Amino acid sequence: MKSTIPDTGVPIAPPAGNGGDRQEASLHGEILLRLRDHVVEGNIPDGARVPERQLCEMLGISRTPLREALKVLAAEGLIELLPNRGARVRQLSQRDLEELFDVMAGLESLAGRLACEAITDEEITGIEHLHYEMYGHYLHRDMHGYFQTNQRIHESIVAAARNEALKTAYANFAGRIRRVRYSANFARKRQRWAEAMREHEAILDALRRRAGSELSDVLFQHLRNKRTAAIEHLTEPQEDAPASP
Amino acid sequence: MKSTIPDTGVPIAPPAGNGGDRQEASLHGEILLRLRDHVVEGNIPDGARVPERQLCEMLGISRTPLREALKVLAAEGLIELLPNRGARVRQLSQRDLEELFDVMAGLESLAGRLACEAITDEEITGIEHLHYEMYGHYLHRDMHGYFQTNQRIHESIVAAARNEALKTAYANFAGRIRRVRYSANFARKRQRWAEAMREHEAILDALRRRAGSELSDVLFQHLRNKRTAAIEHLTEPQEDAPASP
DNA sequence: GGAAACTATTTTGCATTCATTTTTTGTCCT
DNA sequence: AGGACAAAAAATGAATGCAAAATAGTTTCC
Repeated sequence: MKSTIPDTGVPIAPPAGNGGDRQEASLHGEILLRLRDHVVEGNIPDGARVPERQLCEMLGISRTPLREALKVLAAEGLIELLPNRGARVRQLSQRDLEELFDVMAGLESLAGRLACEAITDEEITGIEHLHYEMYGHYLHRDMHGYFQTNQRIHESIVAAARNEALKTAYANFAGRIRRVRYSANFARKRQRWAEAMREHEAILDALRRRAGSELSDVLFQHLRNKRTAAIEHLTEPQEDAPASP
Repeated sequence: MKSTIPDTGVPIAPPAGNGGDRQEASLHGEILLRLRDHVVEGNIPDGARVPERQLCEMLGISRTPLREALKVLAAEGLIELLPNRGARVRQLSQRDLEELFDVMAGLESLAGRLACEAITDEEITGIEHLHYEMYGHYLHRDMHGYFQTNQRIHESIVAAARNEALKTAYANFAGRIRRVRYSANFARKRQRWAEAMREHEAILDALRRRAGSELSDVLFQHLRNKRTAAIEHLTEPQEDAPASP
């Protein structure tokens, strides 16, 4: 084969008519956002080589702004840049994933601790509502809804921490393990689900009491358990995964 | 004034004969390391504009690799890139500092928790030795030695966490507040010193018992107190600062 | 027939060049 | 003299060009 990217036909986030709320004046910024999404959403196979020329054609730009974006993505850990050998989508080993999950756990743990210092009753009520919504998804076995609401809960906690630097770092790490996180939740182990729901109850409880240190512990454990589930799911994905085409 | 960088004569980290153990094949990588150090070490005034041309001359390269490095530094939060207006050293507001200190606190807190899972007796002994060394500096009022040993202790804890992703993130945030951290320690409030020493004793104690959750709390509080001291020092730096030349 | 070696093509890294935008300088008018 | 407008100078953003390295392809030799 000559090209190493199997052309999926995906145009790398079409101009989008600026449907999203984001706007970027400079070209390299625009490219950065598009490429990041493209990588995070898994449109490029793991470890696949990505010739600059091809990306340039796909994006309709020259190599200069593209290369700048690639450098940034490499710094973010999404891709890796081998000297004189181009960019590859970063392949995450099991160890890498464990580490990243742990850092996420630490960040959320921190978020919880900080949130307890500043969160309003209204915000807690909002999270409670999300919790009940998620419980509904749980009862209906709605994986997708459950996953999304779960994300929103965790994001709400991070938002309540009132710390932009934390939010940015959190978003960064979340992006790096996004694919795995999602697929991990598909491990429809009934037991883990029930466990996760109980943990979420404990999270809410600690949050209501503004028990920062305790919430920190509970959140860390929750994420640790999620990590274990995710890793298990990855090492033996065949047991209940749909037959791969 | 025509040039916005007051020429300090600092050649932006001379080739160094590769004195350090690091080596970077590519030019942009080399530039990135040099520029990062140059910024982190405070050789460029806060908020000063940094004309690309001037940096190119200083570094003896063309603009292309320089701009790539600048993009990465901007992503790291060390500088900010204003569209069509060049790069500026990122000015940190008090709020920014508070946030960054809190994230550092969270990361170290996480490091402590993880360290308890994997640290060896030998590593603990090593940290104990550093602790005694630091105590010596404390008794001799040796600020510089105290600061350095203190850094090494915290770095040892992070290293004991056995998590490269955490280590990288920690280094990143540490770089962003390096200047302030250092100057903050110069707040030679005798009382805070004594307090910090006591906190370090508690850290060691929890570490010896591998009490992860407890160590997490103690470390967070320790860093929180350091944050308070640093912010105080910045808002009223005149009280015991040496007369500025 | 297979492996090593040599050549050709592609790809990366960096410098240079071109087009805009911004900033500065100079001049004119009130 | 001071401010406003205009032109010049400089700086940024992106494209192109060129040398070096890597990959692919072909040939040669055992």
